[in-house]
Amino acid sequence: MTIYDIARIAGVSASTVSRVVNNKPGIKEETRKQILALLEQYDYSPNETARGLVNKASRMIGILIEDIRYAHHVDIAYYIEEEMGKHGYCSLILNTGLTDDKKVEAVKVLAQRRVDGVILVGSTFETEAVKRALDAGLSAVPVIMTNGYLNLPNVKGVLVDEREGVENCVELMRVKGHEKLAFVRPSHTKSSLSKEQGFVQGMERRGFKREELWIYECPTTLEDGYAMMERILEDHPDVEGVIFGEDLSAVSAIRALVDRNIKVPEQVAVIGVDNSKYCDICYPKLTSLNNRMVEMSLEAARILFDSLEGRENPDRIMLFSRIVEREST
Amino acid sequence: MTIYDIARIAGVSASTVSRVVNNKPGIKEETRKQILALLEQYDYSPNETARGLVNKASRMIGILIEDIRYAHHVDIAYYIEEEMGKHGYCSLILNTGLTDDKKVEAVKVLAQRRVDGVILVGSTFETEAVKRALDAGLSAVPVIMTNGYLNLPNVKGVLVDEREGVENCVELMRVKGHEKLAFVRPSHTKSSLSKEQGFVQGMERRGFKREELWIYECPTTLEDGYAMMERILEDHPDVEGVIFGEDLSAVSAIRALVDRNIKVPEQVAVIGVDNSKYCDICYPKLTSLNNRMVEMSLEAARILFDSLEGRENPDRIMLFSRIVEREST
DNA sequence: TTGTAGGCGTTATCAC
DNA sequence: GTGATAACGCCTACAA
Repeated sequence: MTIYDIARIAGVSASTVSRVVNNKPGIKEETRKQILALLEQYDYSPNETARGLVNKASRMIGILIEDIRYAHHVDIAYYIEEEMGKHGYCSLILNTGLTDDKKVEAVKVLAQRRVDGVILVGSTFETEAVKRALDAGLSAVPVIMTNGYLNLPNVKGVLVDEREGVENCVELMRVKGHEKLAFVRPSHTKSSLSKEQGFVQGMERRGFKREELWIYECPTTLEDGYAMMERILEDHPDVEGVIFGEDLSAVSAIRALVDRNIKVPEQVAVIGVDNSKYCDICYPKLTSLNNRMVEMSLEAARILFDSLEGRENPDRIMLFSRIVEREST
Repeated sequence: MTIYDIARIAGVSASTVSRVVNNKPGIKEETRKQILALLEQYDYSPNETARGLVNKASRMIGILIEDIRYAHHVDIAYYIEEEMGKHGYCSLILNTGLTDDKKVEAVKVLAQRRVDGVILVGSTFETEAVKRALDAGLSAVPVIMTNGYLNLPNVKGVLVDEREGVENCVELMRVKGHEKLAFVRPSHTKSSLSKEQGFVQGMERRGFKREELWIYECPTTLEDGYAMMERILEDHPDVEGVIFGEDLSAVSAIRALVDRNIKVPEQVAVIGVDNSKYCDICYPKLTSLNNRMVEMSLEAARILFDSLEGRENPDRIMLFSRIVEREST
């Protein structure tokens, strides 16, 4: 059922039908009524593909995510999808995995689909390869990155000061009487490095030397988190607190401690980052740095929509993290 | 950059360029080389929108989900997106919420976007309103429903025998020495009712009368799960086991028990359904009915792709659930 | 107030 | 091997 079909049935031209469909003025009320009725009767549904072609706008945005199964990622995708949906935009969500190859591939897919805008979730997209791909294929549409930034004219970033946040975690540990701390970095992304920097600066301020800090790296899985905690206990039986760069390995580390009858937080305190749902599920509940994922998503969606509508916004927006204290500190 | 632009530069016609782009035969090797080079040089990216218009295929599928933030839903979306992505399909993921209005609205959006196929995640879409909307707007494309079914010619279902699964949970409780059981239903969906039926039949087989069974209903949140457990303890201080229709409220219920110094599983055993990530995070770890979400997703994607390619498949496929025992039983 | 014609970027069908 | 030409479904000047 196309506007031509409806036009033929109504005995008018296709443009008249088009005008009615799009609520354009300058149509006799009687004609409008009649066509509206036919539209209804035949369940007419405008072909967005055809519209996209002529309007040069797909009314779709692309959301690139490393792996949507991570609790904080899915929240971001959810809020962005919902927010953009309100404005009539559909979201093409692509899981890119962590290699540059697949990220570049995903950018190309979005380019072919002619999305009107893009949101890159997380500083994992802050790489040269992604930058080049964006420059080549998506330089004409607004791109918003959460928790990171790329120096390209059409890219804006919504950032969180995780460095300062982790530094505050170190301070919280001190206040609670935990001196000897370890830090576990989840990966090598920009965000991860900021967190590590926060740890280093916090510890240096407390008189520790950079070289003697206990810093580890551990993939974001329950198994690895558990093993990580075992390893730390082995390396440093006198450890009094551990700060993890994300929640999942942290909750698993708590379990490792509980299994060894080490009291949390009395003997060893634990802090995570992301303030995800996991924090309330583990036992004891995990204190975590709220890096404002929800607000960041909503901001990203807002800025993207602003750009789509031609409104201006600063290149970077900074949000500030806050510690949510629970039972593990 | 369109094929016309490339054609002009190369001094050939647009059809020749089109043939090269689509790897069609019957092009002189030399011409092909030359055009390939230009395509590369100018970063040509075919406009999928235009292709969709002429091919009458968007190469997009729609995934309808009540709320992707639920751990088991996001897994499903992830696997379907990945699987269909391998075949060149993009996924339009829409969160519909639980009202019929918004579900119907989402179906219309997918219809307008002319998706080539649809996956409905969960029996929450097994309603008359959704059925009518599909019939009106998406009767020409394959629709696969996970964990449910709609009697429409273009709809296929991938189902899990949750009724039997929950009945087995009752049996497991018996084996472990837990007699007095309560059941908590998460909602009024078809799936929920099947689970309840499993509970009822399992208990009847053990000699309990239907009227005296302890059956409750509770929304899927941590807060409600905690309160639910408190309520059950109040109503039935002698309860020995609780089966929850999903994991999230179950893990929270475990915490309620731990907080009251009630030993899990010795005094009260707990079983959930979904076998989600939460099971391994709470303490003690939650025994849960694996309702095969991952396999179901992959099956759904496979069947959808088969339909898209014109291959036949049975209207319904049944998978069988299995209990994954952890520490709460 | 309505209709005609052209074009959006592709692909497919003929012809040459 | 290659090139016109006509769709695909819609929108929008411009004309009437």
